[in-house]
Amino acid sequence: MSRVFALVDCNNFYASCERVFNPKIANKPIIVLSNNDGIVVARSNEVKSLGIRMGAAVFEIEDLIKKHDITVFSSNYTLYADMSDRIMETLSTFTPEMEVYSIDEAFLDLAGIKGSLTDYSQKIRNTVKQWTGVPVSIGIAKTKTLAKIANYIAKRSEKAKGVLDLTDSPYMDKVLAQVPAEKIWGIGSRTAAKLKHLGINTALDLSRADAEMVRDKFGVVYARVVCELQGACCYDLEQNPPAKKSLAVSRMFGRPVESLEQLKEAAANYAARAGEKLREENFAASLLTVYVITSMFIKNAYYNSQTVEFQTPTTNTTELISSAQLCVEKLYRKGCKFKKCGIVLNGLVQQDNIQQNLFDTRDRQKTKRLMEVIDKINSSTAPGIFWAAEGIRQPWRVKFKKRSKHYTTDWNHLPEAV
DNA sequence: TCTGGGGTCCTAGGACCC
DNA sequence: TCTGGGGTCCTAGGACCC
Repeated sequence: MSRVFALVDCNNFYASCERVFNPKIANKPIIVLSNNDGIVVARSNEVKSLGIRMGAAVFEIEDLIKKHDITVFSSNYTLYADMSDRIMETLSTFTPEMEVYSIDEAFLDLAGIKGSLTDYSQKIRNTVKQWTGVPVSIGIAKTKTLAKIANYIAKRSEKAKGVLDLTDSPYMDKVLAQVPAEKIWGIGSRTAAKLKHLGINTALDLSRADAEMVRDKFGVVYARVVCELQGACCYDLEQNPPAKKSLAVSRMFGRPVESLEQLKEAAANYAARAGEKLREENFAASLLTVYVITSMFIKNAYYNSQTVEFQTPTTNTTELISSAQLCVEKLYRKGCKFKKCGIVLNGLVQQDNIQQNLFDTRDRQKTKRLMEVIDKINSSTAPGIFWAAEGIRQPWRVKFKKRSKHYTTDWNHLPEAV
Protein backbone atom coordinates (compact mmCIF):
# COMPACT_ATOMS: atom_id res chain seq x y z
CA MET A 1 0.00 0.00 0.00
CA SER A 2 1.34 3.43 -0.83
CA ARG A 3 1.93 5.97 1.85
CA VAL A 4 0.55 9.44 2.38
CA PHE A 5 3.22 11.42 4.20
CA ALA A 6 2.29 14.31 6.46
CA LEU A 7 5.22 16.32 7.71
CA VAL A 8 4.37 18.08 10.97
CA ASP A 9 6.89 20.80 11.74
CA CYS A 10 6.81 23.16 14.70
CA ASN A 11 6.88 26.85 13.82
CA ASN A 12 10.05 28.55 15.10
CA PHE A 13 10.28 25.75 17.66
CA TYR A 14 12.70 27.07 20.30
CA ALA A 15 11.18 30.55 20.12
CA SER A 16 7.67 29.08 20.44
CA CYS A 17 8.70 27.06 23.52
CA GLU A 18 9.94 30.23 25.22
CA ARG A 19 6.66 31.95 24.38
CA VAL A 20 4.54 29.26 25.99
CA PHE A 21 5.92 30.33 29.36
CA ASN A 22 6.10 34.06 28.62
CA PRO A 23 2.70 35.07 27.25
CA LYS A 24 3.72 38.73 27.41
CA ILE A 25 6.00 38.26 24.41
CA ALA A 26 3.38 36.49 22.30
CA ASN A 27 3.64 39.01 19.49
CA LYS A 28 7.02 40.50 20.27
CA PRO A 29 10.26 39.77 18.38
CA ILE A 30 12.36 37.10 20.10
CA ILE A 31 15.53 35.14 19.32
CA VAL A 32 17.16 32.09 20.88
CA LEU A 33 20.95 31.81 20.89
CA SER A 34 23.38 28.91 20.56
CA ASN A 35 25.72 27.65 23.28
CA ASN A 36 27.93 30.41 24.54
CA ASP A 37 25.34 32.90 23.27
CA GLY A 38 27.28 32.95 20.00
CA ILE A 39 24.82 32.85 17.12
CA VAL A 40 21.08 32.96 16.45
CA VAL A 41 19.51 29.49 16.26
CA ALA A 42 15.80 30.39 16.34
CA ARG A 43 13.79 33.47 15.43
CA SER A 44 10.18 34.48 15.80
CA ASN A 45 8.41 35.64 12.62
CA GLU A 46 8.78 39.28 13.71
CA VAL A 47 12.56 38.80 13.75
CA LYS A 48 12.58 36.99 10.41
CA SER A 49 10.86 39.94 8.79
CA LEU A 50 13.56 42.24 10.17
CA GLY A 51 15.99 40.37 7.94
CA ILE A 52 18.02 38.77 10.74
CA ARG A 53 19.25 35.49 9.30
CA MET A 54 19.59 32.08 10.90
CA GLY A 55 23.15 31.67 12.16
CA ALA A 56 23.81 35.40 12.43
CA ALA A 57 26.56 36.21 14.95
CA VAL A 58 25.18 38.05 17.97
CA PHE A 59 27.86 40.75 17.89
CA GLU A 60 26.75 41.64 14.37
CA ILE A 61 23.16 42.32 15.34
CA GLU A 62 23.54 44.03 18.74
CA ASP A 63 22.20 47.27 17.25
CA LEU A 64 19.11 45.63 15.80
CA ILE A 65 18.42 43.87 19.10
CA LYS A 66 18.38 47.23 20.89
CA LYS A 67 16.54 49.12 18.19
CA HIS A 68 13.66 46.64 17.93
CA ASP A 69 13.63 45.63 21.58
CA ILE A 70 14.17 41.98 20.72
CA THR A 71 13.87 39.60 23.67
CA VAL A 72 16.93 37.33 23.79
CA PHE A 73 17.16 33.81 25.24
CA SER A 74 20.12 31.49 25.71
CA SER A 75 19.21 28.01 24.52
CA ASN A 76 17.48 25.78 27.04
CA TYR A 77 17.65 22.29 25.58
CA THR A 78 16.21 20.65 28.68
CA LEU A 79 13.00 22.62 28.15
CA TYR A 80 12.88 22.09 24.37
CA ALA A 81 13.48 18.33 24.65
CA ASP A 82 10.64 17.97 27.15
CA MET A 83 8.26 20.08 25.03
CA SER A 84 9.23 17.94 22.05
CA ASP A 85 8.27 14.76 23.94
CA ARG A 86 4.86 16.24 24.73
CA ILE A 87 4.25 17.22 21.11
CA MET A 88 5.30 13.80 19.77
CA GLU A 89 3.05 12.10 22.29
CA THR A 90 0.15 14.25 21.15
CA LEU A 91 0.83 13.41 17.49
CA SER A 92 0.97 9.70 18.25
CA THR A 93 -2.69 9.82 19.26
CA PHE A 94 -3.58 10.57 15.61
CA THR A 95 -1.78 7.65 13.94
CA PRO A 96 0.43 4.78 15.06
CA GLU A 97 2.41 5.10 11.80
CA MET A 98 4.82 7.82 12.78
CA GLU A 99 8.50 8.69 12.49
CA VAL A 100 10.02 11.22 14.87
CA TYR A 101 12.41 12.90 12.47
CA SER A 102 13.97 15.59 14.66
CA ILE A 103 13.33 17.52 17.85
CA ASP A 104 10.61 19.56 16.10
CA GLU A 105 9.45 17.41 13.16
CA ALA A 106 7.61 14.17 12.61
CA PHE A 107 6.38 12.30 9.54
CA LEU A 108 2.94 10.70 9.93
CA ASP A 109 1.40 8.23 7.51
CA LEU A 110 -2.18 9.33 6.83
CA ALA A 111 -2.89 6.67 4.18
CA GLY A 112 -5.70 5.12 6.23
CA ILE A 113 -7.54 8.36 6.95
CA LYS A 114 -11.02 8.66 5.43
CA GLY A 115 -12.28 12.04 4.27
CA SER A 116 -10.43 15.31 3.85
CA LEU A 117 -6.76 15.16 4.79
CA THR A 118 -6.75 18.91 5.17
CA ASP A 119 -9.55 18.80 7.75
CA TYR A 120 -7.85 16.00 9.64
CA SER A 121 -4.58 17.94 9.66
CA GLN A 122 -6.31 21.06 10.94
CA LYS A 123 -7.58 18.94 13.79
CA ILE A 124 -4.01 17.80 14.52
CA ARG A 125 -2.79 21.40 14.47
CA ASN A 126 -5.47 22.61 16.82
CA THR A 127 -4.92 19.76 19.26
CA VAL A 128 -1.14 20.28 19.44
CA LYS A 129 -1.67 24.00 19.98
CA GLN A 130 -4.24 23.38 22.68
CA TRP A 131 -2.34 20.68 24.54
CA THR A 132 1.19 22.09 24.33
CA GLY A 133 0.89 25.73 23.26
CA VAL A 134 3.19 25.24 20.26
CA PRO A 135 1.98 26.12 16.73
CA VAL A 136 2.76 23.63 13.94
CA SER A 137 2.42 23.51 10.15
CA ILE A 138 1.59 20.40 8.15
CA GLY A 139 2.51 19.46 4.58
CA ILE A 140 0.99 16.39 2.93
CA ALA A 141 2.21 14.55 -0.18
CA LYS A 142 3.09 11.17 -1.66
CA THR A 143 6.82 11.40 -0.92
CA LYS A 144 8.76 12.80 2.01
CA THR A 145 10.53 15.36 -0.17
CA LEU A 146 7.21 16.64 -1.53
CA ALA A 147 5.73 16.69 1.98
CA LYS A 148 8.65 18.89 3.01
CA ILE A 149 7.83 21.21 0.15
CA ALA A 150 4.13 21.26 1.04
CA ASN A 151 5.17 22.20 4.56
CA TYR A 152 7.42 24.98 3.31
CA ILE A 153 4.47 26.56 1.50
CA ALA A 154 2.00 25.84 4.33
CA LYS A 155 4.20 27.92 6.64
CA ARG A 156 4.36 30.86 4.26
CA SER A 157 0.96 31.04 2.60
CA GLU A 158 -1.81 33.01 4.32
CA LYS A 159 -4.40 31.03 2.42
CA ALA A 160 -3.09 27.64 3.55
CA LYS A 161 -3.75 28.36 7.25
CA GLY A 162 -0.88 26.08 8.20
CA VAL A 163 -1.89 23.03 6.13
CA LEU A 164 -1.21 22.14 2.50
CA ASP A 165 -2.23 18.88 0.84
CA LEU A 166 -0.32 18.13 -2.38
CA THR A 167 -1.68 14.64 -3.00
CA ASP A 168 -3.42 14.77 -6.40
CA SER A 169 -3.15 18.54 -6.41
CA PRO A 170 -3.74 20.50 -9.63
CA TYR A 171 -1.41 23.14 -8.23
CA MET A 172 1.68 20.92 -7.98
CA ASP A 173 3.69 22.72 -10.69
CA LYS A 174 2.69 26.11 -9.36
CA VAL A 175 3.90 25.14 -5.89
CA LEU A 176 7.19 23.63 -7.12
CA ALA A 177 7.92 26.77 -9.10
CA GLN A 178 7.77 28.80 -5.88
CA VAL A 179 10.45 26.78 -4.11
CA PRO A 180 14.08 27.76 -4.73
CA ALA A 181 16.43 24.82 -5.29
CA GLU A 182 18.36 25.37 -2.04
CA LYS A 183 15.16 24.98 -0.03
CA ILE A 184 14.61 21.44 -1.27
CA TRP A 185 15.28 18.76 1.36
CA GLY A 186 18.73 17.32 0.58
CA ILE A 187 19.93 20.19 -1.62
CA GLY A 188 22.36 22.44 0.22
CA SER A 189 23.86 25.71 -0.85
CA ARG A 190 26.84 24.11 -2.63
CA THR A 191 24.76 21.84 -4.79
CA ALA A 192 22.22 24.60 -5.43
CA ALA A 193 25.03 26.77 -6.80
CA LYS A 194 26.14 23.99 -9.16
CA LEU A 195 22.56 23.39 -10.26
CA LYS A 196 22.21 27.06 -11.09
CA HIS A 197 24.95 26.68 -13.71
CA LEU A 198 22.77 24.11 -15.41
CA GLY A 199 19.81 26.47 -15.40
CA ILE A 200 18.09 24.63 -12.55
CA ASN A 201 16.78 27.24 -10.11
CA THR A 202 13.57 25.87 -8.62
CA ALA A 203 12.06 22.62 -7.44
CA LEU A 204 10.03 22.60 -10.67
CA ASP A 205 13.24 22.78 -12.75
CA LEU A 206 14.80 19.94 -10.77
CA SER A 207 11.64 17.79 -11.00
CA ARG A 208 11.92 18.07 -14.80
CA ALA A 209 15.62 17.21 -14.89
CA ASP A 210 16.85 13.84 -16.14
CA ALA A 211 17.54 11.61 -13.14
CA GLU A 212 20.34 9.78 -15.01
CA MET A 213 22.11 13.02 -15.80
CA VAL A 214 21.80 14.12 -12.18
CA ARG A 215 23.18 10.77 -11.01
CA ASP A 216 26.23 11.09 -13.29
CA LYS A 217 26.97 14.67 -12.37
CA PHE A 218 26.02 14.72 -8.67
CA GLY A 219 25.66 11.15 -7.34
CA VAL A 220 22.85 8.83 -6.32
CA VAL A 221 21.60 10.93 -3.40
CA TYR A 222 20.64 13.73 -5.75
CA ALA A 223 19.11 11.38 -8.33
CA ARG A 224 16.82 10.22 -5.53
CA VAL A 225 15.78 13.81 -4.83
CA VAL A 226 14.72 14.12 -8.49
CA CYS A 227 12.66 10.90 -8.29
CA GLU A 228 11.00 12.02 -5.06
CA LEU A 229 10.08 15.36 -6.64
CA GLN A 230 8.50 13.40 -9.50
CA GLY A 231 6.37 11.52 -6.99
CA ALA A 232 8.33 8.25 -6.87
CA CYS A 233 8.86 7.32 -3.23
CA CYS A 234 12.51 6.56 -2.36
CA TYR A 235 12.35 7.07 1.41
CA ASP A 236 9.88 5.12 3.52
CA LEU A 237 8.70 5.92 7.01
CA GLU A 238 11.33 4.82 9.54
CA GLN A 239 9.44 3.81 12.61
CA ASN A 240 12.33 1.91 14.18
CA PRO A 241 15.30 4.14 13.57
CA PRO A 242 18.58 2.24 13.08
CA ALA A 243 20.97 2.18 16.03
CA LYS A 244 23.26 5.14 16.44
CA LYS A 245 26.78 4.78 15.05
CA SER A 246 28.54 7.59 16.83
CA LEU A 247 28.10 9.85 19.80
CA ALA A 248 29.76 13.20 20.33
CA VAL A 249 30.25 15.87 22.96
CA SER A 250 31.83 19.09 21.82
CA ARG A 251 31.66 22.68 22.93
CA MET A 252 33.24 26.01 22.25
CA PHE A 253 35.07 27.31 25.30
CA GLY A 254 33.71 30.27 27.26
CA ARG A 255 37.09 31.88 26.61
CA PRO A 256 40.16 30.71 24.64
CA VAL A 257 42.27 28.02 26.32
CA GLU A 258 46.03 28.22 26.10
CA SER A 259 47.33 25.91 28.83
CA LEU A 260 47.67 22.15 28.52
CA GLU A 261 46.13 21.71 31.98
CA GLN A 262 42.92 23.50 31.05
CA LEU A 263 42.64 21.72 27.73
CA LYS A 264 42.99 18.39 29.56
CA GLU A 265 40.36 19.45 32.07
CA ALA A 266 37.88 20.33 29.36
CA ALA A 267 38.56 17.07 27.49
CA ALA A 268 38.04 15.13 30.74
CA ASN A 269 34.78 16.94 31.37
CA TYR A 270 33.49 16.25 27.84
CA ALA A 271 34.63 12.62 28.09
CA ALA A 272 32.65 12.29 31.32
CA ARG A 273 29.53 13.69 29.61
CA ALA A 274 30.12 11.29 26.71
CA GLY A 275 30.35 8.41 29.19
CA GLU A 276 27.00 9.39 30.72
CA LYS A 277 25.32 9.51 27.31
CA LEU A 278 26.90 6.18 26.38
CA ARG A 279 25.54 4.39 29.45
CA GLU A 280 22.18 6.10 29.21
CA GLU A 281 21.74 4.65 25.74
CA ASN A 282 23.12 1.28 26.79
CA PHE A 283 26.15 1.42 24.47
CA ALA A 284 29.83 0.66 24.87
CA ALA A 285 32.44 2.40 22.69
CA SER A 286 35.36 0.85 20.77
CA LEU A 287 37.00 4.06 19.59
CA LEU A 288 37.52 7.47 21.12
CA THR A 289 38.56 10.50 19.07
CA VAL A 290 39.56 13.85 20.49
CA TYR A 291 39.81 16.91 18.29
CA VAL A 292 40.98 20.40 19.14
CA ILE A 293 40.57 23.54 17.14
CA THR A 294 41.67 27.17 17.27
CA SER A 295 39.61 29.91 15.72
CA MET A 296 39.26 29.17 12.01
CA PHE A 297 39.15 32.90 11.30
CA ILE A 298 42.85 33.45 12.04
CA LYS A 299 45.92 32.99 9.88
CA ASN A 300 47.59 30.09 11.66
CA ALA A 301 44.41 28.15 12.35
CA TYR A 302 45.14 24.71 13.81
CA TYR A 303 42.93 21.68 13.71
CA ASN A 304 43.98 18.18 14.67
CA SER A 305 42.59 14.94 16.03
CA GLN A 306 43.77 11.75 17.71
CA THR A 307 42.01 8.42 18.00
CA VAL A 308 42.53 5.55 20.43
CA GLU A 309 41.04 2.09 20.20
CA PHE A 310 39.90 0.12 23.24
CA GLN A 311 40.83 -3.56 23.34
CA THR A 312 37.42 -4.20 24.87
CA PRO A 313 34.54 -1.78 24.15
CA THR A 314 34.12 0.33 27.27
CA THR A 315 31.52 2.26 29.25
CA ASN A 316 33.94 3.31 31.94
CA THR A 317 34.38 7.04 32.43
CA THR A 318 37.78 6.64 34.07
CA GLU A 319 39.05 4.84 30.98
CA LEU A 320 37.47 7.42 28.65
CA ILE A 321 39.05 10.27 30.57
CA SER A 322 42.56 8.83 30.66
CA SER A 323 42.44 8.04 26.93
CA ALA A 324 41.12 11.51 26.12
CA GLN A 325 43.89 13.10 28.15
CA LEU A 326 46.57 11.05 26.41
CA CYS A 327 45.21 12.30 23.09
CA VAL A 328 45.22 15.91 24.28
CA GLU A 329 48.89 15.64 25.27
CA LYS A 330 49.70 14.65 21.68
CA LEU A 331 47.48 17.35 20.20
CA TYR A 332 48.52 20.27 22.37
CA ARG A 333 50.57 23.06 20.82
CA LYS A 334 52.10 25.79 22.89
CA GLY A 335 51.02 29.26 21.85
CA CYS A 336 47.72 28.16 20.29
CA LYS A 337 44.50 29.73 21.53
CA PHE A 338 42.10 26.82 21.49
CA LYS A 339 38.46 27.67 20.88
CA LYS A 340 36.90 24.27 20.99
CA CYS A 341 37.48 20.65 21.80
CA GLY A 342 35.36 17.61 21.09
CA ILE A 343 35.09 13.95 22.01
CA VAL A 344 33.63 11.48 19.50
CA LEU A 345 32.88 7.88 20.40
CA ASN A 346 32.69 5.37 17.57
CA GLY A 347 32.31 1.63 17.10
CA LEU A 348 29.29 1.63 19.39
CA VAL A 349 28.02 -1.79 20.44
CA GLN A 350 25.12 -2.74 22.68
CA GLN A 351 26.42 -3.39 26.20
CA ASP A 352 25.21 -6.98 26.27
CA ASN A 353 27.01 -7.73 22.97
CA ILE A 354 30.48 -6.80 24.18
CA GLN A 355 33.14 -9.13 22.82
CA GLN A 356 35.30 -10.15 25.78
CA ASN A 357 39.06 -9.90 25.52
CA LEU A 358 41.13 -12.84 26.74
CA PHE A 359 43.86 -10.61 28.15
CA ASP A 360 41.58 -8.10 29.80
CA THR A 361 42.89 -7.07 33.21
CA ARG A 362 39.96 -4.92 34.32
CA ASP A 363 37.14 -6.05 36.56
CA ARG A 364 34.35 -4.94 34.19
CA GLN A 365 31.51 -5.96 36.49
CA LYS A 366 32.88 -3.92 39.35
CA THR A 367 33.35 -0.72 37.29
CA LYS A 368 29.92 -1.22 35.76
CA ARG A 369 28.34 -1.20 39.22
CA LEU A 370 30.40 1.84 40.16
CA MET A 371 29.21 3.76 37.08
CA GLU A 372 25.62 2.79 37.83
CA VAL A 373 25.86 4.20 41.33
CA ILE A 374 27.47 7.43 40.15
CA ASP A 375 24.87 7.90 37.39
CA LYS A 376 22.10 7.34 39.88
CA ILE A 377 23.45 9.91 42.33
CA ASN A 378 24.07 12.44 39.55
CA SER A 379 20.58 12.07 38.12
CA SER A 380 19.05 13.25 41.39
CA THR A 381 21.64 15.60 42.86
CA ALA A 382 23.43 18.59 41.40
CA PRO A 383 26.38 19.12 41.20
CA GLY A 384 26.79 15.45 42.19
CA ILE A 385 29.92 13.36 41.74
CA PHE A 386 32.60 14.30 39.24
CA TRP A 387 36.17 13.34 38.42
CA ALA A 388 38.94 15.53 39.80
CA ALA A 389 40.41 15.59 36.28
CA GLU A 390 37.42 17.67 35.16
CA GLY A 391 38.68 20.57 37.27
CA ILE A 392 36.86 22.65 39.85
CA ARG A 393 36.89 26.24 38.65
CA GLN A 394 36.54 25.34 34.97
CA PRO A 395 37.31 28.79 33.55
CA TRP A 396 36.82 27.41 30.03
CA ARG A 397 33.18 26.48 30.64
CA VAL A 398 30.55 27.87 28.25
CA LYS A 399 28.35 30.71 29.35
CA PHE A 400 24.60 31.05 29.23
CA LYS A 401 23.64 34.53 30.29
CA LYS A 402 19.98 34.55 29.40
CA ARG A 403 18.72 31.06 29.99
CA SER A 404 15.06 30.66 30.84
CA LYS A 405 13.96 28.23 33.54
CA HIS A 406 13.47 24.48 33.26
CA TYR A 407 9.72 25.05 33.63
CA THR A 408 8.60 21.51 32.91
CA THR A 409 11.38 19.34 34.36
CA ASP A 410 12.33 20.94 37.68
CA TRP A 411 10.03 21.54 40.66
CA ASN A 412 12.02 24.64 41.56
CA HIS A 413 11.33 26.17 38.16
CA LEU A 414 7.56 25.77 37.97
CA PRO A 415 5.93 28.68 36.15
CA GLU A 416 4.06 31.08 38.41
CA ALA A 417 0.57 32.35 37.69
CA VAL A 418 0.23 36.00 38.65
C1' DT B 1 37.39 40.99 20.56
C1' DC B 2 32.90 38.24 19.55
C1' DT B 3 30.69 32.81 14.49
C1' DG B 4 26.65 26.10 17.88
C1' DG B 5 26.14 21.12 18.57
C1' DG B 6 25.05 16.48 17.15
C1' DG B 7 24.22 13.51 13.73
C1' DT B 8 24.01 10.77 8.77
C1' DC B 9 25.43 9.08 4.21
C1' DC B 10 28.36 8.88 0.08
C1' DT B 11 32.64 8.98 -2.53
C1' DA B 12 37.39 8.81 -3.76
C1' DG B 13 41.66 7.05 -2.93
C1' DG B 14 45.04 4.14 -0.67
C1' DA B 15 46.43 -0.36 1.12
C1' DC B 16 46.21 -4.90 0.51
C1' DC B 17 45.06 -9.44 -1.49
C1' DC B 18 45.02 -13.04 -5.15
C1' DT C 1 62.63 -2.41 -21.95
C1' DC C 2 58.28 -4.34 -21.25
C1' DT C 3 54.88 -3.92 -15.52
C1' DG C 4 47.22 -6.53 -15.06
C1' DG C 5 42.84 -6.70 -13.30
C1' DG C 6 39.55 -7.21 -9.97
C1' DG C 7 38.03 -7.33 -5.45
C1' DT C 8 37.62 -5.72 -0.39
C1' DC C 9 38.27 -2.86 3.45
C1' DC C 10 39.25 1.39 5.64
C1' DT C 11 39.56 6.34 6.16
C1' DA C 12 39.22 11.24 5.32
C1' DG C 13 36.64 14.64 3.53
C1' DG C 14 32.51 16.60 1.59
C1' DA C 15 27.75 17.57 1.78
C1' DC C 16 23.75 17.60 4.04
C1' DC C 17 20.17 17.63 7.88
C1' DC C 18 17.88 19.90 12.17
